[in-house]
Amino acid sequence: MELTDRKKKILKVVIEDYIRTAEPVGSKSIAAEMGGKVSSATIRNELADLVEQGYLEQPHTSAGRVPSPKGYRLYVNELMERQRLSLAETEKINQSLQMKMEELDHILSQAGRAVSSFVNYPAYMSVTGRKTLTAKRFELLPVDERSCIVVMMMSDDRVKSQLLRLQLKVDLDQLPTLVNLLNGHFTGASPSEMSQRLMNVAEQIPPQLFLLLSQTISYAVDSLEEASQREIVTAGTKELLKLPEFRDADKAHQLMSFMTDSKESLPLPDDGPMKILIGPENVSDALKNTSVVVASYDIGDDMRGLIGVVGPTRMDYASVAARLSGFADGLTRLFGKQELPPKEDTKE
Amino acid sequence: MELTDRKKKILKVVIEDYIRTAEPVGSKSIAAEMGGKVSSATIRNELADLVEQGYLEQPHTSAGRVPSPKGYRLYVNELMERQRLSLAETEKINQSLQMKMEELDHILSQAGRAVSSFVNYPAYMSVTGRKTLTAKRFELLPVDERSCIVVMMMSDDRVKSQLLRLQLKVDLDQLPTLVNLLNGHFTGASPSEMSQRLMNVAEQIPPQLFLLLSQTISYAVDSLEEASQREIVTAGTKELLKLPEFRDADKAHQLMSFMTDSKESLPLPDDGPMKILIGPENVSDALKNTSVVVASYDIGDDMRGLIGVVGPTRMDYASVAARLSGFADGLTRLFGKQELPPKEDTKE
DNA sequence: CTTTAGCACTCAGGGGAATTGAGTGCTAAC
DNA sequence: GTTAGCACTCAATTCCCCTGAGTGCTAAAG
Repeated sequence: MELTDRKKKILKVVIEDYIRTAEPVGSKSIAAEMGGKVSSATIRNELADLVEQGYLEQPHTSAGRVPSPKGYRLYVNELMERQRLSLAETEKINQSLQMKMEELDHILSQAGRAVSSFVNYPAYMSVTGRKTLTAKRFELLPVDERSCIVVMMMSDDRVKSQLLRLQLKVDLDQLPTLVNLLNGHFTGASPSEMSQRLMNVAEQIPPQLFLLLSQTISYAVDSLEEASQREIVTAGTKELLKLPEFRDADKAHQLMSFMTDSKESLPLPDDGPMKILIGPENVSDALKNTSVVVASYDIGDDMRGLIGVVGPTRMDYASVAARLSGFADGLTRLFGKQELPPKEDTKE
Repeated sequence: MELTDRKKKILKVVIEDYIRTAEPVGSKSIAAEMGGKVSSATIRNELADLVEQGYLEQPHTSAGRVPSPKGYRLYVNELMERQRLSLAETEKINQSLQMKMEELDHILSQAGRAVSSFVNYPAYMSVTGRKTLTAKRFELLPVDERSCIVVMMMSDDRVKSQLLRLQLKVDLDQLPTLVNLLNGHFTGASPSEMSQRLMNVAEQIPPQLFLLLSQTISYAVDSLEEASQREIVTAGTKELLKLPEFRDADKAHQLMSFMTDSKESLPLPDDGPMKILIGPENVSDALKNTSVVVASYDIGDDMRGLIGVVGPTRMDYASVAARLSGFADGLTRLFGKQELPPKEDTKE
C-alpha cells in the first residue's frame, strides 16, 4: 500500500532531521519544520502509522522516532532529492584527482583518500579487470654477462621491467633468439598457459638458454598475476571516530578491523553505475549496522573501478551519492583522456 | 644520587605491573609480588621516596603510583631485561617477511603491517637513501611510429619503464642515436642536472628528436624523484583503540590523524640501531603522551630503513624492542640476500 | 472522518548525596 | 630499619530523585 503524500513528507523530514542530529526526532519539531500547518498531535497519529508500517522505529516509548532501514530505502528510492554538485565543488573534485597515474595502486589510495576527505566517511577503492591480462611483447636488454633486464608489455599496454640475475653466464648472441622465442610462443597467453608452454619447449632449446627463459617466464607470470589481482584499498577509516554511533571504541575497532583486514568482503557489485546498501541489506555481518554507497567508473575498455563509502545508516545519502558520482565521473574522464587508445595488437 | 637496590626492584615491579594493567599500583600488591619479605608499610616508605625523586607519580592522594617518564627512562636504561626472542618467534618473524620485494612501498606497508600485528601497536616504516639516485642506463624500444617504451636503470639497479606516447612520428633509425645521447649525457646526473643538460643539447639536435628526448628526460626526472623521495607508511593505527588510554574517541582520533596525515613528523633518528623515546622526549606535541621505539636496518650499501612503533608510555618496552630488532635483523638479512651486489658501475 | 487540544503517563538523562574501598601518611612499637 | 595500626583521602559506584521531552489516548471541534 502506498503512503499518502503527507506521510511521505513526514518521513522525509524525520530522516533528514535524524541525518543531521543523530537524535530521535519528536512530533513537535516535525510540526515546526513542516510550517506549522498541522499540529503535533496530528503528526503523532501519522507517526504511529509509519511505525506500524515499519518505516520508523521507536527506541522506547516516549522517545522520538528513528528511521528504519525500510524507511531509508524508501527515502533513497523516492524521496531523496538528487543533489547537484556546485560548479565549485566539481572543480575541487577534479583538482584533487590531478594525480600521477603511474602506479595503479597509488591512484587508488590517493583517490580513496580524496573521496574520504570529501564525504567525511571511510572510503574504499578497487579495480577489476574484465579480461585476464596477457603479455603482448617481451624484450631482453643485456647488462653484463650475469644479468639482464626483462621488459614486458602487457595487454593493457602497461610496461613492467626488472633486473634479472642469472645463475650462469649467457652468450650475448643468443639473446635475440630468446626474444624471438618469447614473442613467438608466450605472447597472448594467460599466466597458466605460459607455464604450460614453457614445458613444451623445454627440450627444443639448449639448457642454459632454458634456464634464462624460465626465469623470464616466471617473472612474467608473477607480474601478470599481480597486475590482474583485484586489490582493494581503504582510506580514512579514522573518520569513523568522529561519528556519535562509533563513540564506543569497541564498535569502532570492530568496523575498522573489518575494513582494513577483511576488505575482500566489502561490497563490490558488478552492475549499474551506483548502488546503495542500507544496514541489513549488506551481506557482511560487520556492515549490518552501516550503509554503503558504491559507484563505478570505467578505465579503458576492459577495466572497471569501484569507489565505495561506508558510513552509519543515517548517512547523508544525497550528498554522498552526489559527491561519489562526481568522483566517478572525474575518474572516468581522467582515464578516458590519458589512457591508451582502444586496441591495436602489436603482437608479431 | 643512586637508588638503592631495593628501590630499583620496587620501581621495576611498579613499572611492569603498570605495563600489564594500566592501573595505578598500590603498596600491597607490590609487597605481594616481591615475595612478602617486606610489609606494605615499608614499601610505602620507599614509594614516598621514589615519588620525591621523580621516578613515580601519584594521580592523587590515595591512588596507587604510576611511573613517570623519568622512571621509564631508568627502566629502559638499566632495569629492563633485554628479552630474547624464542626461536619459534624469530621463525615467525622471518616467515612474515617472505614477501615479494618488487615494489619498495609494497614491502614497506607489508612489513609495517607485520610489525604492527606482532607488537599490537601501530607501526610505521620508511626508507631513506644516503645518496641521490641517478640514471645508470637508458634504453628505448620502438612500439609503433607514435609510441615507444622507455627503460631506465637507476643507480640502485632498480629498473623502471613506461610506454611513451609521442606527439609526432619519429624515424626508427634515429632511436639508436637518441639512446647514445641519453647514455652519454644523462647518466650519473641528478634530476636537476638532467634538466640542465637537456637545455644544453637543445640546439644540437633536430627538433623532433628533441621532443622525444625531453619527454624521456621528464619521465626520468619524475621517476628518479619519486624513487628517492622518502616515503613513510603507517600501519595498524587501529590498534590504538584497544588501549585503555585511548578509549576516548577524541584522543584516539587525534593521534590517528597525526599518524596518517602528518607522518612526516614521526621520529626518524639517523644514528644507532635502536632508539626509545619516552613521552615528553618526543618533539612532536602529538606524541608527548606516547612513546616511540625505532629500529633501523640496512638496504644495500646506501639506503637505510626505519621501523617504528608508537604506543602508550606504559608500552612493553622489553618485548617491543626485542621484536623490533628481530624485524630489523630480518629485513637486513632479506635485503642483503636478495639485493644486488655492492657496486659495479656499468656506466659507460 | 480528520484534526486538534488536553492530560496523564513513560522513560532516558542528569545532578547530587551517600557509600565503598583501595590506598595513603603518620605514629608508635618492635 | 621495619612493622602494625589507624585515621584520612578521594575516585568510582550506586542509588534516588527530578526534569523534560515525547508519547498515547480521549473527547471535543471542524
